[in-house]
Amino acid sequence: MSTTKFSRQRESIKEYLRNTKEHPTADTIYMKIREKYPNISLGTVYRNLNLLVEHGEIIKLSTGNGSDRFDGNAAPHYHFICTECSAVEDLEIPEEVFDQLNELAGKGFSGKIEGSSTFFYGKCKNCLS
Amino acid sequence: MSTTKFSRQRESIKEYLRNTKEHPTADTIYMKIREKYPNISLGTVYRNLNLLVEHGEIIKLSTGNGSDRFDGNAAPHYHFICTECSAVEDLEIPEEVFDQLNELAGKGFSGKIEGSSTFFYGKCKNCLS
DNA sequence: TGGTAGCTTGATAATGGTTACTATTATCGG
DNA sequence: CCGATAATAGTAACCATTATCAAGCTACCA
Repeated sequence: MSTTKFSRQRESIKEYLRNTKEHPTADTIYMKIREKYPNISLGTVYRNLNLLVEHGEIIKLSTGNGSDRFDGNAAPHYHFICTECSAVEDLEIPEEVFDQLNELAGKGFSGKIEGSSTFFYGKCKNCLS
Repeated sequence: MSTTKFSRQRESIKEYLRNTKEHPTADTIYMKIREKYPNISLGTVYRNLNLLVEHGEIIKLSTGNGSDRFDGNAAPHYHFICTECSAVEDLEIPEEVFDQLNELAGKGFSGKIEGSSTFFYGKCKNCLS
């Protein structure tokens, strides 16, 4: 089996994601990390993002429109996507709401529901004006 | 402005989607329609699927894993995705749950929430055994 | 009917996001 | 410091989807 070795590139990606409220795409992350490591490769960014997702250190958001986005906050929480500017924001919703939802969904269903993923859509504060 | 003209290819796609409980990908639809129209082009399938989505006659499901899927049932309802075999199934959840969820999400949020999209994950009946 | 404006098609090229490949470089336990 | 092997940069390949365009259909009206 394979162990995971340290890499400064991966550390840099983790640090950037931990310190931003935005939900950047792989390409945005690539641009950012290049400021510090000018020859980092886009493939390296993707490889490390997937590694971090597998390790449960970050979350991948597949919004369906365009590129995936990444969230350095791995704790379960919910997201809003602006239909006008595509910005992604965190939402404050009590966690038990989703347990209830999952339970509700399981009624009359013959398989086993283990989780769910929700995106909320609308207009963000900026785009409302 | 542009009017929409009849096309037998589009009718065939609509008919197929109306009569299946599966949630096929564009490619699966392409394969199916080819049985009747052997020289239909994949581009034609995509173009018509997008048209039908715009007209609100079908629904596009961007699951995040692989290709988008399409649903001939345009009425709002929820979906379950098997994490093992990727099958997509319909779920029976009362519609007002949507509204409650969206309202809940809007509390303490400075933008305007207009809708949401949820996917439930787990193991389907077949994959449980 | 026949003509015609312009929507639709099939074929294929192009695009965009992501992953795979490979020679070289970095990490780390001994 | 060595050696094994994971990680990297650079680049090609991949896949789903969209764009392009000449030729074919549809709808509508004379």
